[in-house]
Amino acid sequence: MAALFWADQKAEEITQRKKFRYIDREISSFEHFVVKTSASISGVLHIGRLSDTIRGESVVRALRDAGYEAELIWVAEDMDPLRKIPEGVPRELEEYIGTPVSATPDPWGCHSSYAEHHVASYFEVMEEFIEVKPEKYSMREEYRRGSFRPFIKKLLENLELVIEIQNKYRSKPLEKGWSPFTPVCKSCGKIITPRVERFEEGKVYYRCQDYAFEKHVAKGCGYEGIADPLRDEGKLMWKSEWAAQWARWHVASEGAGKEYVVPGSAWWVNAEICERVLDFPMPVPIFYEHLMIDGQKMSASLGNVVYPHEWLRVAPPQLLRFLYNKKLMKTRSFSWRELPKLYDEYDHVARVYYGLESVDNEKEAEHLRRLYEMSQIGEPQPALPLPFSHAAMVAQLFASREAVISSLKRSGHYSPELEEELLKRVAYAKEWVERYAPEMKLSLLDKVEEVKEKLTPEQRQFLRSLWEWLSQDERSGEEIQEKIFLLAKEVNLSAAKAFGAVYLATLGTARGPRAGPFLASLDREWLLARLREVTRTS
RNA sequence: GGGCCCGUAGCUCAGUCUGGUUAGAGCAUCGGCCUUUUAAGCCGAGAGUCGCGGGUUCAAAUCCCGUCGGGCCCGCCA
Repeated sequence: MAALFWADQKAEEITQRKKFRYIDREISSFEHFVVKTSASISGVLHIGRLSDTIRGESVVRALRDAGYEAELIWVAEDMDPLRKIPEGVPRELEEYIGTPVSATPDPWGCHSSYAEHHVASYFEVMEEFIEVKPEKYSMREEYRRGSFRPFIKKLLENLELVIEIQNKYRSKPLEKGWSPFTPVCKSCGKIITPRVERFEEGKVYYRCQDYAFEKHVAKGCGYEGIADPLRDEGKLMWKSEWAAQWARWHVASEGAGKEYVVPGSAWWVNAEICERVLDFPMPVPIFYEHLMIDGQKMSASLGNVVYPHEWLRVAPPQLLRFLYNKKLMKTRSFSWRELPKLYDEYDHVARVYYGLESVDNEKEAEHLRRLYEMSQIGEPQPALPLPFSHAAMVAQLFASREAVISSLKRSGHYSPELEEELLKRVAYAKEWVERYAPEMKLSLLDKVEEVKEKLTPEQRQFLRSLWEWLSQDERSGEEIQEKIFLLAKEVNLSAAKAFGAVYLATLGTARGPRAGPFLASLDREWLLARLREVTRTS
């Protein structure tokens, strides 16, 4: 049967394809498959950036599960220039705009460069979300070691073809003297400012000039120089470098945002260069949709950026994998408010995985089981019999570990072998309510008018008796709990209606936490006043 | 100009690639049960022109063509 899960389908495509796309040639068989994921090091890692890595890693796992040798590689694009000063980064760095991030100093002083600083924390976080650990590379190191030299040589030897391919996708042809190699200024060290004036006899002649980014201007120093592309004096341009990376690492597949699907995008220009100039078949693209936050793009200016450490405060990494692995080409919108829904869905899929719940459509069930498997890191997580929303309530009512456990036992959400997992979920839920769901906080109702009308005469009578009994003496939670049943019986009210009256009068809701302990935890004066007020007949 | 995704119950979606029993789930709603697990659990109900129009087929949410609506992206920076 053909694969149902997207990553398995990709694996099939990767291993079964036969021909190059742009030239009429057979693809010689790969002995092992490399999936690449990379990141520019301009700023801090947010969960959107994990998408590429998680999805690439899923494909590696799918390839391995299909019996092939596969590995994940992660490349730091640390030869790229610093383009802007991200939030939280000292402004003094502004003078380094246009300098490769690997040559920009670490403003915090703890690493050898700005790039090193971010790469270090990047790994730490990234590896919490993946099972297959990637081999790591740095473009700075690659150029230094000369790994790209053969490819640069080939590109320059076939310069006319490279230009022809690029021009196919341009309305304005490249200027004469253009080169796919862009030098680092020998004088000031910037990479964005050297403007190539001509490419002659294998050398790039440049002059260092101002370069305007969207918001910043990288100051050029005016230096005029000559760079040798075959020495470590610069880097390839984006359209050529990507192709060279594919050929250098024998990349069989790589993730890319859906903006690259568009014909003529950098992906396809590189793909054609890769095949026609570098004789290497273009990788199978893993185009994916981007994650949206509350239906909007994640961006610093909107202030909705979600960082991994924030995610990990309220949910395990498996849940983010789950979100990303559900579907490849469908926009996923995440919202803190709807986190419980994501948990519910995850729990449902877990139950299907463990055979605790069935799904009519067997194809769908199989898909869900695979999805669950792919969302895991190491040992699959057990299916937890505790809905997140319930965990959120328990988390607010009970502070101590023992109190939480005994509440879970009472409500039937407990299982001794899952104790640690359950407590972890309660802890996640507590953080979630605190930070993202203030409306979920148990809050007492201020105004009683509309609530009074909803109460039946029997319910009022019941509340009156409860008030009388409570006002006689201090009562414990369990005493109250028992008394409610007795009083309800006296006025011939069902237990459900009696409890309903209690919640309506205090919270304004139809339901609430276990009534006895809840009422006992309230301010006694407030409670007595409230009960008297709602039962007053006037 | 071009490309991608989505449109299925009040809401969020699954099912579409690989066509096949009366189209599913969760949540929400409504009803019932519970004298001690009352934001829980159990039982049940209502609720859908599968965006619209054509075509292919014994059979279409599913394939093909067209069309409308919503979202996102590319136009030569990386």
